[in-house]
Amino acid sequence: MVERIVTAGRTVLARDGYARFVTTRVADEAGISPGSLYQYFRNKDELLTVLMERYWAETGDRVTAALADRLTAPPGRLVPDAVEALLRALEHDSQLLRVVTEEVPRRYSEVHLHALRRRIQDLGSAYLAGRTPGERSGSTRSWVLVAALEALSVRWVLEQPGITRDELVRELTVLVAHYVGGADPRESLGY
Amino acid sequence: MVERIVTAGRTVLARDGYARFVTTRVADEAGISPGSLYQYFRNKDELLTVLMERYWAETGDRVTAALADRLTAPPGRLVPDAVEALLRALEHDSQLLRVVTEEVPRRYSEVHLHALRRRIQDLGSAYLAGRTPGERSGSTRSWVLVAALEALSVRWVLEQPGITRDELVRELTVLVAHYVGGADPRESLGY
Amino acid sequence: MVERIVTAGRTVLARDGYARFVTTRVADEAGISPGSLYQYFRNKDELLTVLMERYWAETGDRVTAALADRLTAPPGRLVPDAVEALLRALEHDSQLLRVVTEEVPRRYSEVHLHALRRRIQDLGSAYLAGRTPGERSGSTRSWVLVAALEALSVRWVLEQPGITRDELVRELTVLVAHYVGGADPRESLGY
Amino acid sequence: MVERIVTAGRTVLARDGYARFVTTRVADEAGISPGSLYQYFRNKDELLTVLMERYWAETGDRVTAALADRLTAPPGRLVPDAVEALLRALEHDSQLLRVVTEEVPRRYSEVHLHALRRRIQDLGSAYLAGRTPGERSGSTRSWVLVAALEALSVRWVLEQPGITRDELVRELTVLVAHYVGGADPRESLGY
DNA sequence: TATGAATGAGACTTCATTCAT
DNA sequence: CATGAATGAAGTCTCATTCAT
Repeated sequence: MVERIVTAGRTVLARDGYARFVTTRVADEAGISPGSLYQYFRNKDELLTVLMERYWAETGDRVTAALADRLTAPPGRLVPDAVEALLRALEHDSQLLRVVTEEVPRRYSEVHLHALRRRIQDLGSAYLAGRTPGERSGSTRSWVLVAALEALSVRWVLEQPGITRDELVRELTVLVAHYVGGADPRESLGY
Repeated sequence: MVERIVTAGRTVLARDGYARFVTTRVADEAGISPGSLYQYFRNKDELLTVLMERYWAETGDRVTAALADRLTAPPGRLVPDAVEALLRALEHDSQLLRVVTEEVPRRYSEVHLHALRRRIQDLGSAYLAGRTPGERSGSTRSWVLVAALEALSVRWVLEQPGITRDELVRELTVLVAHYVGGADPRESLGY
Repeated sequence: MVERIVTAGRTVLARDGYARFVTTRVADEAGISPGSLYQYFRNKDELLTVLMERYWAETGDRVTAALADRLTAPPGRLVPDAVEALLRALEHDSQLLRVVTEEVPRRYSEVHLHALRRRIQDLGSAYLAGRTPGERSGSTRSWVLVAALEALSVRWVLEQPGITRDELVRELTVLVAHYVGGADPRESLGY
Repeated sequence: MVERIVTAGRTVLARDGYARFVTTRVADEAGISPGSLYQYFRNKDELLTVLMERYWAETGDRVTAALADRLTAPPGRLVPDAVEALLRALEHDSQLLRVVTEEVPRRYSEVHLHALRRRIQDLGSAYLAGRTPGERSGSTRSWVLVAALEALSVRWVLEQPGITRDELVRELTVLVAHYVGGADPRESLGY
């Protein structure tokens, strides 16, 4: 039941936007009465909190899952594969992504975004570890990399500028590779 | 008087957030009656529109102004100087930056953001022009660069992760320099 | 509940006039909260629309019903009976009649008035049909007759000039009879 | 100055309707400031009162004046001439007539309408006096006649049903003549 | 006198939340 | 548990009126 309500909430949020994310509408969408909603959630805030929790958990899982599929790929493909995975996860419900990132107050995403970033950062750390002895602080580098990948991926999904998916993947790979090591980017591209 | 109201609006927005950006509160803050507000703005939407217009114009001007101060610096300092300027502009009112980027519906910023990005992009193009014959599409590269600089700067200002300002500037310079040309990053750093 | 609200609205309208026909007052009168009103009507306009619909439907029905009671009367009584019926219908709530005809914007009555006039006109046509071959255009004559009967009846109800009901009925009958045919008015009076 | 304001008020009333007959709009139209308005009228109510006073005085004068032009006409033309005069007076500003009769609360017109009716009634009485020994109460008859003429004229002007002006005049003349005396209507038509 | 900015009461409407059934 | 009608605080906006200049 909680499930049903959260799903309805997600539908409303994605379809109608945060300003019309209204309890009655969610109840309607869930096929229940507004009163019932309050038997599963203390208030609207709690519903939104749970909803966002799910959204980010799912999104994180999608990234992870997509990556798992490629674990056997040659190590040089790590970056492009990660980007691909990230894009795919974000694209899964881009309407919702837009509302979540642009309208829902950030505090509902904060914790989850941190967690997601850490997950991705861990992948990155592993990648970096075996690579450059790096004079620059590792944590700063990861922060920069993860933030850049995240921001660019989200922007690309939401704005669909005149850039193909492959182009984007290639560019981000170059960005990462050059930034990290100055090594030949072609290597990172898995050629 | 328009000034007074816009200022009050800005205060409320920065201090109380978008959800409490309410006409009566703005009027209170401006020390006027709710009715007076409507002698200067057709409705709340217009007030917000003007407010955002000002905010982004100011922010853009700050970037430009900060850069103008450094025009005489050696060309290799362009990137770090631009980043510095951007950071300074964003930092000027980080409370407001947070609300503007995270809570106010995106449509109020859209036009202005595009304009600001173009300004920055133009700087970038000039930089790139004299530098790499670049095999990769220039427009894609600019998009990536500007999006990355913007996103990372905003995030740094809002989250204040454990990274010093200098460190950030240095990292972003490296990011840009390596991405653009693979040239020696030290050059871009102005050493 | 719609019933309760419409009734309250009618009371307010009749008692306080159109200028004070205000949502909170109607809600008060109905013994509900202002919010409840909006669970049954999209907005104030819809409430008024429904209210007027009811008012004119009722008024029309009253005319019809009153006439039906007299169907067995001699044909010569048609006109006085119709006038009687009309008066009785209008008198039923003369306070409301006043507000409806004098204050409520005409557009809320327009459609219903047309319908009511047609009903009355049909009676008239039947009456005229079996009577005079009439050289004058029938439609003009009906327009004149119906408009005159309506206007005079309404005025009499609202102003209560020093004229008795019987007097009025007699005069209107004469007016109609003479206008229509020039025949002996006594006939129409059912003597 | 009072003149100027009243004229502006009339313009606004006719053009925008009673609901938008608003002090600031009237002041605008008069080319003065809202404050000034209150130097000539205690409040909005007084302005409207004066405005209506003027409107009805003028309308009455128009009827009278139009009739005066025809005093030399043969006596049998009295009724059609009176109707013509009435129509002309009402038509002079039918926009305003509509608002005055349909939207402005009746109490602003009441006194003036009574006076106007009396004027017309006086004409009628004179007409009737020299004509029928009338078994029916003269005052009742006048009331009926005047009310009918007024109502039909107003309705015709406002609704412009498919009836020509000449037709209307003819019909009303017939109505009056037959009602009053049963005399040959052609006589009243002035043939 | 004229101004017109300022006022603030009050109208319409929405929506998170409750509670009797 | 479920319901859904009822609530009422709160938000946006209008407009008759005032008052310092």
